[in-house]
Amino acid sequence: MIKNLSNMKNYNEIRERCCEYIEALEEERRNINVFHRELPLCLELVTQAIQAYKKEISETTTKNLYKKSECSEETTRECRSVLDLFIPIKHSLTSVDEEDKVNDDDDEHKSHETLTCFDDKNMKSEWLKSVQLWNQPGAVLSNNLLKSEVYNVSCFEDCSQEEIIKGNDGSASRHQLPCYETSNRENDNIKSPATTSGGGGHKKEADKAARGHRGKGRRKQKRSWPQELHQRFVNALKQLGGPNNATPKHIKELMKVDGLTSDQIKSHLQKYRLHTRRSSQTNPNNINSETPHFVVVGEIWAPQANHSTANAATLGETTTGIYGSMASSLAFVWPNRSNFGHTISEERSICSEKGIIRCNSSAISSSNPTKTKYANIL
DNA sequence: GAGTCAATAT
DNA sequence: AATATTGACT
Repeated sequence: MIKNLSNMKNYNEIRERCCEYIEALEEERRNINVFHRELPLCLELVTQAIQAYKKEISETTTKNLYKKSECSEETTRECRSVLDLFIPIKHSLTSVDEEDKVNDDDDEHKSHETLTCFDDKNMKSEWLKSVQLWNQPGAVLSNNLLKSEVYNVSCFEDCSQEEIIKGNDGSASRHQLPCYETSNRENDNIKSPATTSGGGGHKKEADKAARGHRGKGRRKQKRSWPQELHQRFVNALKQLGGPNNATPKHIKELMKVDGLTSDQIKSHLQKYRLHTRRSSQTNPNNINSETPHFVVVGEIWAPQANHSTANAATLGETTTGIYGSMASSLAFVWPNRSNFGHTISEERSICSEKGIIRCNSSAISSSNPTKTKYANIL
């Protein structure tokens, strides 16, 4: 009699707990449902768990009727071994937290550890929340896929796990974007924003293929241009006839710096020119100067008045940033590229107006046909 | 392949 | 905002 009563109490407890679990799981399912495309497997698992609990309740009821408590307890234990994955479920947890739990569980499985430290993992969930969901993994049910689902969602194929964890500080999005941009490696169906812009046709694609993809892999780390390096760059510019005549290739040859690529020089030169123009706009005197006479100093061009102080300018006295150092002094020294577009007579008149003295620099006869033409004209 | 400009990332 | 990288184009 007493035993029966205790069994009855046991059944009720089991039913109550099952009901609680079902309630929590259903709430979880609602949360995951928002990401049903990205997390089909998670959704499936939660659904299965709910069904298992419902089955458990019905079985418990049946067994209660037949007074087979031992079997029921066994079933419950068996059931819980699976459902413990979802329990305890904090009501505050989001579906993303749930992902983390599954993910972490998977990672820790090798060391035979179970899920015990949700609080610690909540930290990680913060950055995952900001992750966009671009991929739609196939809905094939397998443990491996479930594992990959969590990673696919975050689109971190190219990032090591270490980097993902680093994302705790909120820098995850930084890793993510390059990954997205170069995702054509494995996800050709996902176009990067850069490649989709510009309305490229087949020709563009072919050209791109011919040129080869530079964008493969992660974005290069930024190279800094310390004063010394920039000084070399400026010196090379001087020798080559200024920023508008120098070419990245020639600059590279003159700089003789290991590891410095033409692309990097190209970029630096671009910014240098940009600053040159900007400073010349800021100081119209530079460009509209009435008597900007040029002389050949060494094998370079220099303004008659300024050539003696050119070195001082390189030390960085003028505009901000590393580009400012030489820009102001060179802004009007070198024939601007826009001059190249003039007709021959115009160019001649420009030269005469500006008092340009013939330059014998061999550097000015660059491989660029336009510049060669200009040099010939002179 | 090199050079240039613009867009984008850092 | 400044600077570096990459893409698109010539």
